[in-house]
Amino acid sequence: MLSTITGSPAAPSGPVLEPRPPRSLDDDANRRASQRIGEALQLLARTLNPQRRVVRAGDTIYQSGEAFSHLYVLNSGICKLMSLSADGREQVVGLKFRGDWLGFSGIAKGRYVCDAVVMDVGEVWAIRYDALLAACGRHPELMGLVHEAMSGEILRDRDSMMSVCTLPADARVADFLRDWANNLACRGLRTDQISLCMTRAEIGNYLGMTLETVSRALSRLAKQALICFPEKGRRDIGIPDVGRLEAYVQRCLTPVGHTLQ
Amino acid sequence: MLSTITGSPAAPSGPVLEPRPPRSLDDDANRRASQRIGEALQLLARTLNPQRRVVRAGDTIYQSGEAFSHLYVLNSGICKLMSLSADGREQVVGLKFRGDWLGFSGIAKGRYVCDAVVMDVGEVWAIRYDALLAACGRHPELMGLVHEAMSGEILRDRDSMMSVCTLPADARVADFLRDWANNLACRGLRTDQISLCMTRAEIGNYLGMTLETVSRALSRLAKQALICFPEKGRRDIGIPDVGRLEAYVQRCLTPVGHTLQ
DNA sequence: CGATAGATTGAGTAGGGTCAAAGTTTGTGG
DNA sequence: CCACAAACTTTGACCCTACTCAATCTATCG
Repeated sequence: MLSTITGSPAAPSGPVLEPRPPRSLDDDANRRASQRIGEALQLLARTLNPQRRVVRAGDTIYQSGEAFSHLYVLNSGICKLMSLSADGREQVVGLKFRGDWLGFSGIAKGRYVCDAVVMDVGEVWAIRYDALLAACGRHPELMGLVHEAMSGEILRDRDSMMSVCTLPADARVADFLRDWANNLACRGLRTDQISLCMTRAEIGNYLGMTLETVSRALSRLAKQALICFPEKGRRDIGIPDVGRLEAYVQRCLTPVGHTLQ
Repeated sequence: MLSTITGSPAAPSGPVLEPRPPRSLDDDANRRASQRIGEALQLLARTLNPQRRVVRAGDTIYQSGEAFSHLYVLNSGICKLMSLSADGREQVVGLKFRGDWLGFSGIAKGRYVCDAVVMDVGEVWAIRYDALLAACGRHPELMGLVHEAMSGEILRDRDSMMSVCTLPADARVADFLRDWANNLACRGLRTDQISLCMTRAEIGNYLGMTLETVSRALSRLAKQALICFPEKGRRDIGIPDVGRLEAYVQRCLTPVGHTLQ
């Protein structure tokens, strides 16, 4: 029973056998996305026999400056990419989830140019880059996968850029939460209660604002009931309705009409 | 006479035959970079026989939403990437110069996700993506080239992100000019006088600030003699010393100590 | 030589940064 | 298991940077 039933007028009055909450198109898309990620991981496992390693919060997968040799794929867990420029600036420039690749930015320079730091326990697969190149020659679908992953990373970076450049602080935080929830949803995980495993300082650094502003933004979003905090602790965040968060972000744009010229 | 002469103490007193201004390590690096770009283009021309097209300011190379089929490489000219989100926000998300690839972000989605608009006359090479994949199988060095280009794009996007997130407006504009000059230098072009071929509005949009702020920042930089305007018109910008611009950007960081925590 | 797109500059304002003081968690060692 | 310390979070007050609105000036192109 996958197709949506377009409201038969004479619905049964008792809520007991109420059909499950509308399985939306999004749910379908998410399920497909999740499946694709699983298949991609299987393809990697099959063709490359990657070296698996269990990692826990705080572990470093690679560090800026090290000679580039491997790409990594997250089989599970969450990871942040920290870029530190020559002059000492430090910034979280990316967040990675199951199925995401790590280390692409090292290819061009022959060295890793950021630190990949684990934020939540998981398993990471190491893939020798030279072996990958060789395998790509034999398996065109593998090359497609790699290109798609790199292309996707470029896409996501641009979305971040857009968010940072065009959204006010509150909306940026809302968009961040929406994006995180979205990432979970695409991997078949529930999104009504997410645990960020990042400090306010890290979030702020990622979004280009101070930790105080993040804290205030979260408080304001909570006041509007767009998010809510569980009784104990404020690290976990409840998102009653991702759609409303999305709508909020939209609303922040309409007044300003942020087109060029 | 390419190697640098390490100051013989008894230098001739007359300035007439003064050895040319010190050819720095940077110059060397730039020459190598320029050569690499040339060689990459030759490799492409040799292995892929790309379709060449002369383009002029305002031309569109591809548009958001079109089915993805080709990648493009700029043989000359300058090009901007305009991303427009579903909700109508529009942003310049990238600038491309000779040797740069266009269209990577379309691979993941099967459609182009931004507009590529020419800003300065040049020649663009169109490369069918399927032909490229096939050729990559036959020519490993070609695959290396493509990966390097994608990796480089990821790198540059992150640098932009960093600049937007950690620099105040004036420094961001300075950094933008530095980057532009650097792009020219890497291609063997002179950098003391650059012509931006972008309006203040476009620059501001790219840097995440208003056109007024760009204008004011340029005026302030000019007041400090970090840049200068030629007598007629303010579209061209003179950069007497890129190093001083770079130093200025640095100075903006020291007071704040922008590390995490 | 007007018309129009673009650039500059000023005045006023507000969003977000800085600094500071509590309040909460979390973790560690007795 | 409790107590204390360290790390993290929240909230307030103040201020500054960059945005908005507006007027003026400059280039460019019919």
